[in-house]
Amino acid sequence: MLTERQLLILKVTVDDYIQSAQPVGSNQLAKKSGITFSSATIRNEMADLEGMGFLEKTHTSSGRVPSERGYRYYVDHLLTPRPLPKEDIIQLRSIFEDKISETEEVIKRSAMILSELTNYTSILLGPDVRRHIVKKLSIVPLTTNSAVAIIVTDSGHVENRVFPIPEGLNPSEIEKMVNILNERLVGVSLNDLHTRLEQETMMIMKQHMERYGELFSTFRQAVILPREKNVYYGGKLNILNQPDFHDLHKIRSLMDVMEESEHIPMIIPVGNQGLHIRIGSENALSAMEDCSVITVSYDIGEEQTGSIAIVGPKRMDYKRIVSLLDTLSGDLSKELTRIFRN
Amino acid sequence: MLTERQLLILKVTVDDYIQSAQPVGSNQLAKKSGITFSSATIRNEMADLEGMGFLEKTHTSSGRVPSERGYRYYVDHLLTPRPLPKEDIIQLRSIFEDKISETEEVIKRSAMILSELTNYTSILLGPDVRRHIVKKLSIVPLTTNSAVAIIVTDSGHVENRVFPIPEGLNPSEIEKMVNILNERLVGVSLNDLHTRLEQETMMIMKQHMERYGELFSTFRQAVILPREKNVYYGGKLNILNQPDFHDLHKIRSLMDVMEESEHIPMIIPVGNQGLHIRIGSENALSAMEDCSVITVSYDIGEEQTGSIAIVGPKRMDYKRIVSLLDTLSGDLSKELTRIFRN
DNA sequence: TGTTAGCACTCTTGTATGGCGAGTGCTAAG
DNA sequence: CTTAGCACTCGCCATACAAGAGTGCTAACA
Repeated sequence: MLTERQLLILKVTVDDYIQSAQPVGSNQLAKKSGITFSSATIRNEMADLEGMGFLEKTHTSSGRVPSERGYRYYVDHLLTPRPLPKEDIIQLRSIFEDKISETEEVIKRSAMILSELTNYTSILLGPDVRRHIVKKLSIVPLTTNSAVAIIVTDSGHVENRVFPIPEGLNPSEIEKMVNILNERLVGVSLNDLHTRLEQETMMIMKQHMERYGELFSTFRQAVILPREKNVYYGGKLNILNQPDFHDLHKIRSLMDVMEESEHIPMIIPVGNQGLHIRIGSENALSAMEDCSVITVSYDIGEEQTGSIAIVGPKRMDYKRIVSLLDTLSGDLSKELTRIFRN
Repeated sequence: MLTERQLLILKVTVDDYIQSAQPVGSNQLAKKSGITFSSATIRNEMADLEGMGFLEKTHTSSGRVPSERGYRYYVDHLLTPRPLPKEDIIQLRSIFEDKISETEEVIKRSAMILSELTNYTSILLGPDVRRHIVKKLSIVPLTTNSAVAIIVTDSGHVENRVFPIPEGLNPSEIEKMVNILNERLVGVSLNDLHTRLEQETMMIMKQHMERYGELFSTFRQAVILPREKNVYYGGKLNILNQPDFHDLHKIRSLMDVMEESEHIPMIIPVGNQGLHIRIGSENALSAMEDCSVITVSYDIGEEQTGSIAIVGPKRMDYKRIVSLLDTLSGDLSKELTRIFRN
């Protein structure tokens, strides 16, 4: 459908625009290496490409800018991922250099390095905490009527929350309760914990141990939801560096959307394996219609997965980001699986 | 030094500018209620006020704008704190309405509500975690060579970190160690924990229990620093709402500075009791030379303190913010002391 | 028939110009 | 001491104009 020459022109146009953020004109393009024909020819071809919807003009006599369709075609057919430059690899590897033994810490660092490397915003999703398995439960009394509930999972994740305890439960009773809790709930996933606690409470109540039932019940209230959302950001402010974003209003709504954890599933569709690129209005959120988002998944062991996302302007350096994410996804999978298995 | 009329004019000028963000002219001012003299008189007085450095002009024939000195005089002498409107009080009280029993949670909420109420950015400092007292230590083994260290403090704060454990320590040995740790370290402040651990390690080593010494030592490594910085933000993006900030560059460096936890002590001088207002270049950080910062301290019990700060433009609604912070500081002190004492 | 040089045309950008309005400072009268 | 009046100063805005970059079209060329 597109001739060789049109492909070349489209590719060079997109590349140039990604690099310069300026509409690219025919004369400018003609000077590029690899172009053996004149600016007039380019003008003709560009007119065709515009007719087909791959390019756009900002006004009648301006240079051309890729349309969303143009970007889409570019990433689908013209993207030739080149190997990462050495510096980038070194930087990426630096994430793992001081053998951190905590999943969360590694992910945090990845978010940071990634945003530094790209100058875009990175969003990383850790593995789904709700699937982690309870390793140990404990209750530490603080005063006569409050205690802190602690849940340690197999991944080393610790959930904790302060909760009120029924009047007059003495320490030895609490200890007994903790033993019962551990006996019955170790091995259960955080996801199932709530319903299992409910069942256990019923059981306890049936055995006429009302005081304990109350403890169970408040304990249950306390552990309903994991507190932290398991989302890590890097370079939240990098949007401000992009010349593409100058409208304070748009910037604000974009930043708003990204911080709001409810929106995260709209930005990073969960369960999406592999690498995905969403350009402009392909994004679910209208606040992101001027952005492109590249996401990739990574694995922890056989079961768990996480996601990495880069949010930048449509005029994003797709080639570079794709290579970076490919590499990081692999490295992260390897490292986190190692930590997970130990 | 200043006549009654000059005081009045200064006050009304600042009030008007705070409200409108527009330079205020003599005619405009003459129309205000409370002004019984003509615009010409106002012009004369304003010229004097400008001469004394309380007002400034943006250009030769513009209205006047308060200078930093003008703001300073305004907050020092002309601020008549009025009682908070009912809606504000209701909103503030909503922070405490569902009896949260965790200090951190209350502070987080305060930061949020405060930023919503003011449309500025709020920064809250929690009590110094390092002064909290160890209530319980535990070590939960995850695999054969890693475990998670957990420290619960008297405030219900939980620190946790995964750390490697020496080869071949079996669970019963670890349990024994945890008992020793608890025997010797409960009651110590987090601040002293590190040095105390060092001493204990020496002790253990002297008794030729090398394997345990190694455990102690890695445990010590793990607990050197409290992980979280105990700083909570509300409305980080509210800066973008202020008409005073339009320069993306300045916005960026301001946001950068606020996020960087090293800079926090420069924004909120620690140990400052009571309410303080820092206007423009009175701030230690040059990135904040266009901002005013109002800080106030609050108490938790007799010993511990925290701080609240509001960062906004110099053209800040000082009257309102001062009242809000006064009230919140009191409420927060009461509530957190209650939680602390239980 | 595909390619290219040439040219008229369009549109943005930057600069100069003038009128309008808001505000000031000064003067002179009350 | 206060104030009305007035000339003056700027910023703001619209208009105008030239320069520059880029396009589309046409006609010539290989």
